[in-house]
Amino acid sequence: MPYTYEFPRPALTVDIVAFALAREQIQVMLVRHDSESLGNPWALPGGWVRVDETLGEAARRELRAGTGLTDVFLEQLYTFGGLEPDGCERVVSVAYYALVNLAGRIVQTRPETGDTAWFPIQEPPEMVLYHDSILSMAYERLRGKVRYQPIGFELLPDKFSLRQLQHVYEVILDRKLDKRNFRKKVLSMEFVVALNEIEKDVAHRAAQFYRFDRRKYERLAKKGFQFEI
Amino acid sequence: MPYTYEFPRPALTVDIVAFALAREQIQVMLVRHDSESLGNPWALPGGWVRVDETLGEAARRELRAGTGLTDVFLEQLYTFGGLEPDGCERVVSVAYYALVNLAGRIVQTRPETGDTAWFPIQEPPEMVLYHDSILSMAYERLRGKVRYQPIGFELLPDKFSLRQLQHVYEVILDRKLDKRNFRKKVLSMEFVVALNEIEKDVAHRAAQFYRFDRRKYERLAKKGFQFEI
DNA sequence: CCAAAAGTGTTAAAACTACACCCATGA
DNA sequence: TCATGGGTGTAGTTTTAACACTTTTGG
Repeated sequence: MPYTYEFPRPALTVDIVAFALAREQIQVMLVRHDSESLGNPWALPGGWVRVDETLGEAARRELRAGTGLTDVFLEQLYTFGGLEPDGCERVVSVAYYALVNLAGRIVQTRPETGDTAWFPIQEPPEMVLYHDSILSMAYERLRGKVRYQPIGFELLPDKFSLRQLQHVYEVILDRKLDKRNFRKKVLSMEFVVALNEIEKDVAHRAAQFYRFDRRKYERLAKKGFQFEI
Repeated sequence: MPYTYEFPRPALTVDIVAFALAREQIQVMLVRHDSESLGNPWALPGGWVRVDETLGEAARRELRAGTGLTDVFLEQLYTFGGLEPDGCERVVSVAYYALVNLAGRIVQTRPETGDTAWFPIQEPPEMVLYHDSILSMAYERLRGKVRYQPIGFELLPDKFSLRQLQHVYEVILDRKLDKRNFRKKVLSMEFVVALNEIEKDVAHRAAQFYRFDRRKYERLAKKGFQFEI
């Protein structure tokens, strides 16, 4: 027991809410909690913060352990420092949320914990204490932020059709949008650029592909442009 | 040295960015940093999180120690967990920002630290490491949030005139607003209710006082109403 | 030739912006 | 009576919302 301090210190963890789009719904990644506690419920992926890594690094490390994914959108959500019930050790958890583009990628399970799975956000399984409220807050943040920050793109592949993009918004905001008005708005944003490429092997007219040009977006944002859907 | 752990743990602190409105500007509260380090610069009020209090409780305690104020708007801002330069102990800081209504209240200095003062946000003094970036982030959050959440009221007394409210927005957003359009918008919000009371002892026509009815606001918000200035 | 999604404009309603004068009060 | 800020309405412009049909492609 080599680490001693003058005052007690809470343990510090990160927890990650990873969102992705699949089967027409927003999905969240959960892992089986391997504690011996009741019923072996599900939990957000997460773990201890090491003393030689930043909080963001810890979150990325845990996310990679859970999904094998790197290079995903990751943003700090909130820090939960509630007191634990008597007898438990105090844990402070810095929660992050991630937006993952699953399209075409295989989701890696993590053997050392047993199990990893994606659940539709509407019907999450029973989760360990507090994790349901972290999940709610993360989803609320996503719903709020998607309207005025260009984060919807993060859930799609680099090349996407306008229909796919509209679908992202319809699923997150939980309402239908008007196709023509949506296209008008998106196409007026010069950082959504058409590629010389169209869909293939579809049983209907092939859609144009677009890509999100972050550079252009940031240049505009700096000039005061305010993204909005 | 009674507290020993298997793995090293960072120290946990809270830092508070307290904003108030005074002398036609947004002010931020700073304390003299009593370390023996260079030049004795200013710092955000803050301190260690005790093991028997939540993060929010710690923030309120530190704020009360600095200003004597209770019952202020307090919201978590961000958790800073960057690595310290070699040789320093790792510190993780959970930052909060507070909106304080100073009107008519005396700001208590805190004797045990020597000095407390309010600085205009435009010209902050030299501050200890990192605190300037916490301050920037807090101000950015305030500027962003004030437009779509009814937090501007927190900087005013319970009774306020529409002119005072407009002034809050003009100062935070740093641009003039049109008086008639502003009134039209605010008066269309039924949670801003006129009181049976007007200004006194002013050398011009006395203004009507209003108050922010949080109950009514929350009822509307639940129904999907979106505040916006 | 059928099913399925792509793509495309117009119009009415609502929201926003700009703008100027008279009123009430205390000094 | 003067200086100061309180309070009020309208018209032009911009933005949003609603809405239906033709085109392309593969099966």
